This record gives sequence, structure tokens and C-alpha cells, in this order.
Amino acid sequence: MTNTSAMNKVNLETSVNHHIAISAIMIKRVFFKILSRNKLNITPEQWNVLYHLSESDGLTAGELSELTYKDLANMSRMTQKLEIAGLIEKKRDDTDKRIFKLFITEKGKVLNNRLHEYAFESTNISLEGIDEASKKIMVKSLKQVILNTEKFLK
Amino acid sequence: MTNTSAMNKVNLETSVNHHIAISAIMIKRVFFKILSRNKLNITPEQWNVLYHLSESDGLTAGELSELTYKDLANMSRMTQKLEIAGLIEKKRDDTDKRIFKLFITEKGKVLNNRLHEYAFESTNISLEGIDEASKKIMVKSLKQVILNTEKFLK
DNA sequence: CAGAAGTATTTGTCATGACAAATATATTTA
DNA sequence: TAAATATATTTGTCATGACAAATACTTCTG
Repeated sequence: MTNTSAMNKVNLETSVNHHIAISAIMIKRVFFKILSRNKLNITPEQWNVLYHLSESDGLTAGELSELTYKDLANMSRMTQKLEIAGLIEKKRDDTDKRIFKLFITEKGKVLNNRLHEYAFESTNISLEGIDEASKKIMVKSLKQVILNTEKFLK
Repeated sequence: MTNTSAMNKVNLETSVNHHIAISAIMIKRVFFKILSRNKLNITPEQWNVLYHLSESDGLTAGELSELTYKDLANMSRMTQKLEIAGLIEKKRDDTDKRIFKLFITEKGKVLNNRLHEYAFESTNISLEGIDEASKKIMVKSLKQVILNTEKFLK
């Protein structure tokens, strides 16, 4: 044996983490596919931003990065692209000139509503055959995972 | 209302898909952090390749891309990096000259064993406080998600 | 067996993710 | 109030993900 320390071998076949990772990849791929099939020139990540702005307009890039669990640097680039695409607007704050407040445009709202439909469709595809009780347990457990990892990373 | 069609609004707060996506991001982030803290010059994705090669040596890039649910183009680049890092070797097949067979090196094996320890550690962090029954249900449901999405994408 | 079709891998491009460093503005403090 | 700190955002770099196109072999078929 190459390694003489205690061997805690991970078995991907039974690993919860691994199945979460693969499911996430596949779910995103399905959503991505549905979006491109329908010629929607937007990514799942960009939709996430639109979603949050349509729920509460006027968020900053920093607030959005927390809500979406994304790096602020990447959020900055995403909002640039969304602004260029005319889906959101950035307005410099009057009292604090470091801040941009972000607003969804009319074009963005229209697209967002269509995206809800496609997100709904992609949800139905991925969750087919899974009963409500299991879904509840999954959401509860996944919330716990998120809490655990947030605590570790803090 | 902007949209006059049937409105199937998605609520991220209760969405299984959304919680899978966020959990996956956070789990990877924890593992990534543990790896860089320990000065392991490798990414979670690259470990995935090492893992599979240590389980069954001599796989091709195509086989690896299926096992890891990754794009073949990206797998090609990942194996290039792993070869440069001296963790795997690519050997041209004698009978079919299009194929490379991939082998983990001694250096790769040593690293792989260390990575199992860190994967184990990161699993414990993310799953703390989740009971065995819930874990079983999660794995079973997530396998179903993977099947559902594979079927759709095929 | 030559050309067509299929297969394995690579390369190019654009979006995202992690993370360090830079920039601009605000706030705190000596 | 000037200097140090803190905060919001941006830019740069490298790895990854999706996807189209190119390359190099193999296999199939007329």
C-alpha cells in the first residue's frame, strides 16, 4: 500500500456530496439546453440575477453576490454583461458614490417571466418520479449542508 | 401584469433544484479551500480524474469524460494539465492510434491517497447533523435526478 | 480499395468560478 | 484634518463548462 496513514477511502458511488455535484451539473445542463433551444440568449447564472432583481429591485452587486452565493468579482462581470444586453440598469448611488444600484428593465422583466416557465419545465424534468416527502427531506438536508459549509467558510 | 400566459412562478426558497445547485457550489468551495490550505496544487475536478484512474487504470479520455459527466473537450484539457503536472501518463494505443490510454503515476497515487483524506474531511463538514436515513433518501433521489436528466439530454 | 461516415481527441471562444490586486470612495482615528 | 482602515467595485489570471469546428485515424460501403 502506498499510503500508511489511516485510510478513509471515499466511495463516489455512495457519496452524498458526489451525487449533489453530479445532479447540479446535470440540472444546469438541462436548463441551459432548454434556454438555448428556445433561442434565449441568457445563461442560468444570469437568470439568477434577473430573478433576484425582479423580487427586490435596487440591490447592489455586493448584495446580489451574497444572495446568489457568487464571487463579487464575477458578479461584477455578470452585471456588466446584463447591462450591455439591456436587461438591467446600473444607477450610481447619490450619497455613496462607490455603490451602483441595479434595476431590472422592462425587457428584463419580460424575459424573466419567460424564464420562470422554462425553470418550471426544467424542474419537472429533473424531479420526475420523486415523491413529495423525499423532496421535503432533500430541501431540509440541503439547507443544512449550506449552513454547515457557510459556517466552515466564514 | 407583464406576462399574460399561465404563470408558473418558481420560488427559489422552496426549490429542490436551487438547493442542489447552491449546495454543490458550497461543497466544492469547501473542498477547494481545504486543498489550497494544504498547498495541494490540484482542483476538485482534477481529483475526480485521479480518483477514477486509481480505481481503473488505462481509461481513455472519452471514458473518463463519461464517468465524470464532463465534456470531452474539457477532459482533454484537464488530462493535458495532469500530464504536465506529472500525475498521469498518456500512452498512445498500438492498435487504434486515435486513442490515448491514461495511467496514474506513482506521484499521482500518493497524491490521490492524501486527497481521499481531504475529501473525507470535507464530506464530514458538509453533512454534519444530517441523519443516515436522510442521506439514504438523498442519494436515492439524486440518482433519480441524474437518470431523469440523462434521459432528457440523450 | 477509394470515398463516405464514424470515432477519439484537440483547439477556439465565450461565460463562470476562485482569488489576488488595483481603484475609488467612505469612515475611523490619532 | 491627515493618515490609516474599511468598503464597493473592477480587472487580471488561470481552471472549468458548453459547444462548434478542426484534425487524425478507423471502419463501412459501393
